[in-house]
Amino acid sequence: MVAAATREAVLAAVEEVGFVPNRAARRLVSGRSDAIGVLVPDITNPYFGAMVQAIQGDARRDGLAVLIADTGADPAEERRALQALSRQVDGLVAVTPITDLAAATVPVVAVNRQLRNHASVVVDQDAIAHLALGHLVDLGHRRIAVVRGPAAYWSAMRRDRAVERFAAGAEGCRIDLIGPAPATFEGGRTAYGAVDSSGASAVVAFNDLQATGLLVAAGEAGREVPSSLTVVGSDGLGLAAMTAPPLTTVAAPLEELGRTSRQLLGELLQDASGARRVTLSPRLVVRRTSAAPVVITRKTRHHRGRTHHVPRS
Amino acid sequence: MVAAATREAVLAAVEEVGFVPNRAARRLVSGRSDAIGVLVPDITNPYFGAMVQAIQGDARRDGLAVLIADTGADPAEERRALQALSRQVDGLVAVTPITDLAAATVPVVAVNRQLRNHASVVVDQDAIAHLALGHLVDLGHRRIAVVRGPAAYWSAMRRDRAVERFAAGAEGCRIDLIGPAPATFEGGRTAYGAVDSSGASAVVAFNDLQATGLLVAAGEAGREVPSSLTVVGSDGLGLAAMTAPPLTTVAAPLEELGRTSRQLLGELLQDASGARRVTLSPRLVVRRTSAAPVVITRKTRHHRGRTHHVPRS
DNA sequence: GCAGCGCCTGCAAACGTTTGCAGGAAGTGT
DNA sequence: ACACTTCCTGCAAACGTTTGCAGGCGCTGC
Repeated sequence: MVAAATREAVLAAVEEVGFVPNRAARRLVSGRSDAIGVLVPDITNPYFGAMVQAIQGDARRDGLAVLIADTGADPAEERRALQALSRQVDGLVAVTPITDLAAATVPVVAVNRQLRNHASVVVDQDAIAHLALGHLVDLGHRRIAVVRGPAAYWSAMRRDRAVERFAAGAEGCRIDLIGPAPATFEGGRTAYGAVDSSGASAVVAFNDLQATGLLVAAGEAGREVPSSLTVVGSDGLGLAAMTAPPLTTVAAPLEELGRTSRQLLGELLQDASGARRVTLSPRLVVRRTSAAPVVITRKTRHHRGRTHHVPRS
Repeated sequence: MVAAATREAVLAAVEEVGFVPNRAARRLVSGRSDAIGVLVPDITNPYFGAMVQAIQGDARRDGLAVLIADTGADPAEERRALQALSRQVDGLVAVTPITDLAAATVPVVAVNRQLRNHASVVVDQDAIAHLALGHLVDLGHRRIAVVRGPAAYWSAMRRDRAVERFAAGAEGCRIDLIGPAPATFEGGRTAYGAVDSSGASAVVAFNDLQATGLLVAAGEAGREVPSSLTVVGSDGLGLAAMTAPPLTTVAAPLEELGRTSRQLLGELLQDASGARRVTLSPRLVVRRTSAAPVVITRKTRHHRGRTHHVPRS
């Protein structure tokens, strides 16, 4: 609402004097903080690290500060953090799988779970299940174990449902559900026993951490991957490329997940009514832990023929 | 400066009405923000994740908000972030290995490097070198490769010096310096070639990520760990326990590193003159990637006797 | 009864913005 | 020359604290 020439002059003067607006004063009168918060259960986990990275990169570009709270997955702590953050930010992104978000007094975007009255960004669990199981079936596997994630996770619940649907439609193919097991290395490691005794030739883990645990446990048990057991993870962490052999996994679009949640939060701050839900698609990354099952009879050899078309990374 | 009874009454009233002081107003007049910033090059790296976790846990307990900036190790971005954060926080912790901290206008605590006029918390690089190399010598290794970290890192520079000193004092023991190599999985992986051709029976990596790369590269080259090559890492990340075989490493006191830097920053905010420097001690964690070297001659067999006393985790 | 002390109340200034409004100066069209 | 528009200046209120000071009330000790 000023003439262009004046604007230039003002800007030049600002530059010359080195004027920087005082954020506290601005906040006081405007009521906004120009900050957003990110709630995570464990920042040490690269999954959440990637999330924070994407969110803060975008936010800082827009002049938003990013406050972080690592709750250690402790419900009491989460509640406290939620309330504390609510007073310091304009809105927040909750990447915590089981937090009660009702305590928040600012707009919240939930990542990887859908709740009533909340914006959310999730990875398509159906697609994860189909990508992983489809890959295994294509390779010729007919006895597949699936390790379930923690029952309280929205994503685990959805994944289980997707797996069950897939199982119902896959003739001549037996799928055993194992667990639930914690979404950790140890969770995968201890789940190996059940996987082994299930007689499966391939196993789909709930995430990459679990898959790594399964890999290590299989190694310790003397079972070779992928020749004797195929392992497929999910998440697409950098870690997955560092295992031996490197892990076949269904990669979540981590970067996009972060950016989208940041963007949804932005929309929410402008217009609280538009609590959108978006679903992002995962991508199968075939590395070296997946292969056709060991050939035992002529019949199974028949199936192997189908695998020849499968691309290997 | 009020009577105890009055204080109680006031507190009760505060509770009843649900009064919460407005941070913006408080900041405006007090000039403090009750916030600290953490600068990291890559939050996806669990080393920095652990740092952030420890810092923010402590800080939030004291009512301090924690702002985070992930700079992607880009100098321009680091400069920008440093200036932006300076205006929003009372002080910051810089866990970035090569940032120019001069642009900061608030007190800064540097982690893992020492600078003039800056408080710092570092891990004793001398101890890391001695712990790792001493362990290998005790096991009987006489040809040891050490992969150097990036030349611009203070910690790498110190580590190199410590290694050289150790080498000078270790008779009958040859130590080859490899690199510098990036402090990453890929860095370790590509360094393997040089390690192999150096003829060493053991290698000390600059950090756990590098060590993991070495482990994988060795596996791909058909060289068994630890029977044919001993690998020792450094950092003590959770990742180190997830490798196959689990990694012997010199663990940094990550939690303590974070807490101490937080505390030093606190002291600095009270009294800017006391820019303390503290050095923390690492700890050798022996797992399964270290063993006595392969016996080739009677002479080397003689050395093996010394290893029997070495505790294995 | 009075000085002195401990505690409290009440008031006002200051922090650095945003926002809105009143007024004025210059330029445009008739 | 007059009304009108466009752009600008200047002033003042408001945001919710902190900080400091002046004054008052009641109690204690002499």
